[in-house]
Amino acid sequence: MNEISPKRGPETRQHLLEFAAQSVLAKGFAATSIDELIAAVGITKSGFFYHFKNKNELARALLQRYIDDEEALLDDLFRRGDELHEDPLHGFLVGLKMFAEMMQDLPNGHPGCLVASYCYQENLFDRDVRELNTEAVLQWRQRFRERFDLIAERYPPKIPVDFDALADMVSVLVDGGIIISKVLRDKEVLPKQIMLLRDYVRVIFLGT
Amino acid sequence: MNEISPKRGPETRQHLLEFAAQSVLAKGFAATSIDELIAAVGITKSGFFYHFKNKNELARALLQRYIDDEEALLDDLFRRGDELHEDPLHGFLVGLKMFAEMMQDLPNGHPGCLVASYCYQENLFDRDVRELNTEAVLQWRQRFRERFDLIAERYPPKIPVDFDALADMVSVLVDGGIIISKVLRDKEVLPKQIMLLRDYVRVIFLGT
DNA sequence: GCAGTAGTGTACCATAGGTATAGTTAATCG
DNA sequence: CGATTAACTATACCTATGGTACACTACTGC
Repeated sequence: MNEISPKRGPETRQHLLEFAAQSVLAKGFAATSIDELIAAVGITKSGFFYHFKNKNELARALLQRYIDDEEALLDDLFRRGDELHEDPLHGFLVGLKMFAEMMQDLPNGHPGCLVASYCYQENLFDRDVRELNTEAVLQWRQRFRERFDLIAERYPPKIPVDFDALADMVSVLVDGGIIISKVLRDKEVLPKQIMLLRDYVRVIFLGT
Repeated sequence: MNEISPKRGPETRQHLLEFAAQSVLAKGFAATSIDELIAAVGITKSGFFYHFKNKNELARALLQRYIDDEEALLDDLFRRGDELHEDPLHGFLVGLKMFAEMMQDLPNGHPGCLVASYCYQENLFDRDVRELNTEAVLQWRQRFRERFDLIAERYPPKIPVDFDALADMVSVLVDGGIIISKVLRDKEVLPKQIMLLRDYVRVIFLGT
């Protein structure tokens, strides 16, 4: 009657993380109970504490997984954009378009951003989790900042722009777009915002 | 030893709401305990349930208060902008600038948006609270949509733009900007995003 | 002196997070 | 083959918290 096997460890952990992520995005971290997680995955409370020494460790693992996934996604996206264009501007514009299409093709819209979720519950977490969150946003800033610097070498901006602010605008539009999409239950909002950003970037570097 | 007086009712309620808003924005609604609220305000649990028949009623009152405050703020802001300019475009640009300045002058940055907070904990709330949230966002859309229609009568856009999406962009940038500001603990992010939006609006209707 | 407002006091219950400890099963490695 | 390790189960227990219910009270204005 017991189906455990040493091989299934990482698999169980993954299930826990998946289910926890869903629950956290739906009702927040505090309201996500260990009991419901273990019920969903089919293990006992002891099993849970075998995988995570406490709830904060779960929070940490959740966030780390989310950040890694998003980073891989963006890497892939803009690498593919650049493969289609020598030019850093047009490669970026293609990447943004693919990003918008990807967001549009999500069947139920974007499930939510853990960084944003944690941000509105920051007092629940240890310092290290909060710092992880901060670093994630700074990485996005750096990624896009570098891209805009590269673009500006070839295309001097037609409008004076603070590139750090413009780089942050990507994170801002994604996080804000997810929220407005969710609240309106309209999955088109997020991709439309990304396309607006794309138009803005184009007009900054190419003019009207 | 008892200092209660019938006059202090609304005052106590306001204190509860204020403290609850702070706490909800810091750790989420579920983790905001009634016990801490009554401890902060100095009443008993029964006293709390005299003011709010349950926790969901508190959520509702909090959100309603937040929405009303924000609406009044925007009304005032753009009315003042329009007083300085006959022109709907330049009045709006002035309003946006004042908005950015106002956000910059907040000593500790924006405390957070309840709509966004609730959005990431929606399963905790009744249908009516969620609908209140949706309506709030739709009101912002309508407000700015109307403004852009008005502007477009005099200034045909130099770039093709979906005005509903552009109207949503205000909410998106504010909510996203608050999040990135909070996560980076940099209160400049939000005002800078508003100024970026301002530049965008200008370039759309006036060109580079 | 009575109604209404703004509470207090007490009792109660289910659930949650967390700790501790001992035992079990199945694969793996030497 | 035997020992070790990974991945759990079982049981028990503790404290805090959210939330509900209901009876009672003190002050205030009319």
